[in-house]
Amino acid sequence: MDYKDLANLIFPNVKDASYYEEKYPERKLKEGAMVVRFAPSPTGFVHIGGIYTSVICSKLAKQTDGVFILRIEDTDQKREVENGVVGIIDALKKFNLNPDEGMINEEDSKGAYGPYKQSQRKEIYQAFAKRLIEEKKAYPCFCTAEDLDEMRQKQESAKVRPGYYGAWAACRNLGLDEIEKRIKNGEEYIIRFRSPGNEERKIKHHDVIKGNIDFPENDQDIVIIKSDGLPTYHFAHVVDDYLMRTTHVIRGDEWLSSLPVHLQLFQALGIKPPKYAHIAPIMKEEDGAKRKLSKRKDPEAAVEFYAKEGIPSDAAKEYLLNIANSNFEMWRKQNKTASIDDFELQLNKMSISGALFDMVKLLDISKTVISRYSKEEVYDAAYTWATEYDEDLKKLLEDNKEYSLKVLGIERGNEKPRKDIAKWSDLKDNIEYMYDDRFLNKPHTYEYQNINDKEEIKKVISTYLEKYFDLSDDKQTWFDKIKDLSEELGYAREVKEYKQNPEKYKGHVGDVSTVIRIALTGRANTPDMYEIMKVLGEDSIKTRLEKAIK
RNA sequence: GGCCUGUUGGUCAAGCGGUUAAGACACCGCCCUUUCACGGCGGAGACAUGGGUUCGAUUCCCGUACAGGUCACCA
Repeated sequence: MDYKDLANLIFPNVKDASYYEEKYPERKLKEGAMVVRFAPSPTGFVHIGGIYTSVICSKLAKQTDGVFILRIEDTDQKREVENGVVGIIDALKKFNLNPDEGMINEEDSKGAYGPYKQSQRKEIYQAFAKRLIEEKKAYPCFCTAEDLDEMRQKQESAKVRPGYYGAWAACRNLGLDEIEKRIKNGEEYIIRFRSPGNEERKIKHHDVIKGNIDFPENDQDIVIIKSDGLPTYHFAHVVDDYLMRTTHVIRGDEWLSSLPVHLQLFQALGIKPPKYAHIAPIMKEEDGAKRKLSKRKDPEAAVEFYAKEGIPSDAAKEYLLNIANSNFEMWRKQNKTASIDDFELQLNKMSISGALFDMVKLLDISKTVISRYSKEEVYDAAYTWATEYDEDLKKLLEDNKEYSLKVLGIERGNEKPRKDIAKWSDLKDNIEYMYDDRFLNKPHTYEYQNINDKEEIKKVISTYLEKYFDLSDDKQTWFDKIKDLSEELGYAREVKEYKQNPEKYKGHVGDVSTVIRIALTGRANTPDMYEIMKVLGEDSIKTRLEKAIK
């Protein structure tokens, strides 16, 4: 029996690895094209970090005329969740991230380098494992969980580095005959890589983001094929990214320390490794300590959170891009209405350490993004959101479509559009008072401000209605009339004038218009009152004002 | 604990041997001839620390502290 026989004994029915190498030839892409992939596990929860990675991948592929692949890493069947793949696909879709290749539903995929789901690639991994066994670069290991536990304990008490390596690797030098006997005996085993590494030696590596890093060589005989026949992450990564002809592996930097393992695997298979870009995770601060955004503790870690809050996905994307390349902000300032597709993302400009998630900044970006929307876009987006999350708002928009468009058009579409909506869940509160059936049927306690006296308020409003209110006025005339009203009642026409001689007046035009504003809307802060009046219309204005002084 | 990485205002960050150490968010003040939002102007606020190297270090080297990551038949 030789190693070839052993390989055949272990994997009798798999094809030769060269079959797959031919089946998935090098891609014919133009110089500099990047082949990248997002490779999540379907654990039923899409993390914002995954969207972050995808945004980066998708942009780079687009920028270079490359390929963006969605690969599902489902080799851990214990953690798998029903419809996990669809959940991921839907999340990407929401962010308008469209992979060129990869899974398109739970079972099917598109692209010539598939399957794109690791559980469907079992024989492929085995073919490469077989090659390693033939070349004596991998071997079966019969150690049980108990054996390994025992080994770890011994190592711990002996104060040596834990792990399956060197002399501790019990199955590493088993004789072929013994191996054959134990396999034929039906003993359980897994396949381990025979590491040629030496802990004393250093390897040099250049990461596209992190720069030059030195590591000690890996000397652990890591598991490559588990007892269920599926590969571990390390092995799957190497085989898949080789066969899918990935040029750049973009992944979280928690993988950085296993890089020596991966590099060694590539070398053992005689393959040139791809370039690596390890991105820093998005962090969160709690009790003074920084940590990764956690799916258990932080609602904002879940993609669903943004959907529920009604933060537009393009806003979240801009925020993510802003974390990725801080010059995005500058670019956006100079290209206010450009599509983010026109921004050129640079991997080497990415931050080396993790940024704290900043909700305030996200909402600020979101406000700006929404301010660029047309009223129709606001209507559609808000309506779509409401359909899922706010029945009442949906009804409000639906029952009054034409009117709602007018409301949403207030101070929108001009040079300096309003920026007061950061998320769709804010919207209802912002516009509800504009609807008569809601406003008039709600009991109001008007909280007036500087002018508080009931009689005075009555006088302001009734005088306005009798002598000065005329909706057909243009804005200047309309406002001049409010000034006239102020003057007649003993208030300064100009705020400045009042400030210079406060003793001469009861107040100023601002106080007077505030009274009208509050009577009209029930609130002290609103968009431009002239525009509001235009939208409300004469009848509504009169009803509202009269109601206020009743 | 070993290994790897990082540390510029409250946050995100430019900078890469000589700079008054950019900019954005947040904060404060003023202005924008009615509020708010927007916009404009201004303000406060930073190179973790100790040693080197150098004419000169935020920038380079070493140590310390602190932080993060990683040490599975999980990814």
